[in-house]
Amino acid sequence: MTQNVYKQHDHHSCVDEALTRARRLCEQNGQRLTPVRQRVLEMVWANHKPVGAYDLLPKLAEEGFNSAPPTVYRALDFLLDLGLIHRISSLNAFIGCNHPGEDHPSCFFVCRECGKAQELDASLMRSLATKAEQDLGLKVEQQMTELMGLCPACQKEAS
Amino acid sequence: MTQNVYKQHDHHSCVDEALTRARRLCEQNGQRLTPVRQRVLEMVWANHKPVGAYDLLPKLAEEGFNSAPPTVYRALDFLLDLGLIHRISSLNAFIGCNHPGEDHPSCFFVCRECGKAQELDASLMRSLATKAEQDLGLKVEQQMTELMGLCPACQKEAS
DNA sequence: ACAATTCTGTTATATTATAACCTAAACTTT
DNA sequence: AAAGTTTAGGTTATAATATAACAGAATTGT
Repeated sequence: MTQNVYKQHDHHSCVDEALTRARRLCEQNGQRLTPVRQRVLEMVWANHKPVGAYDLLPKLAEEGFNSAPPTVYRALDFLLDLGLIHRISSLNAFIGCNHPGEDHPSCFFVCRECGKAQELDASLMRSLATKAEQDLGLKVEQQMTELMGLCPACQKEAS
Repeated sequence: MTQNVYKQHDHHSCVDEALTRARRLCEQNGQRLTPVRQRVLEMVWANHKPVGAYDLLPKLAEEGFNSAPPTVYRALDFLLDLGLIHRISSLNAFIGCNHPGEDHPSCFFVCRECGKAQELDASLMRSLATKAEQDLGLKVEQQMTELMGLCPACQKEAS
């Protein structure tokens, strides 16, 4: 079951599991999880907030990695291709995927206060795609949904 | 009823209606549909393809308008605020809205071949938001969905 | 007519992303 | 292990998208 990022959880194991999944997925696909790629993935998973490409550059630099834009974009593109991360278009930012490997629509809620993003169940998205295909004869290949608003904690603070 | 942009239609009346709705909406809200704003809206409606801000600049220049980025972004922001256009985040582009005034999620299909975008019925989006609010206690304030794929005509050409 | 507000002009710059070309590392075949 | 092939990374430059900040003009309200 997809966890709730707005509740307390063992975040260390969160990241661990993401890395384990990543390693397995790379192996299955004959891809290499190189040091830059792995560190970028870990950084994306640092908290549950979508992270911008240019936020990663200085962090990579600190660790002695090369830090020009192409480095980070290549790593991000690699992770996107494998489905290990999603891109949040409305924020120009990237977030870890909870169930890579399974082909699925990108569907997130982002809290406008704390910035944390929760991946949502995408079954309604699939229905939407099916409906569009049936009603209008479209062929849907990709889809993304982004919701914005307040998470439970930030609603309380606002009141 | 929302029309189907992938079928032949009287596009002139398409634009006309959009302008009429815009004028009415501005009046209702005490806003001014100035020349730049109106031309930008017309240009966004020129065809059913999402248009980038920087595509508009030279067109405005041709017509003697000032053409620096802030000019077009201001007009676009104005139109967005009134709900007369939507932003397609995954394309950094803008498209006319079929039913401005009614507050509704942005929900589009974009054909990757011909580039035309069709606004879709957003009721399933609303269900998704409601579900997220009920299940996770979120407060959804905005939402957008973008589907990509092939429209009926472009599917035929591909075969 | 005056003040207040809204809109536009202008310059500069921030932010996000990619092109192009070259070097290095890793796999592959013998 | 050597040679060839593929894949990944380094580097420089630049493209594409978006906003800040401030001044001046037009419009609105009184």
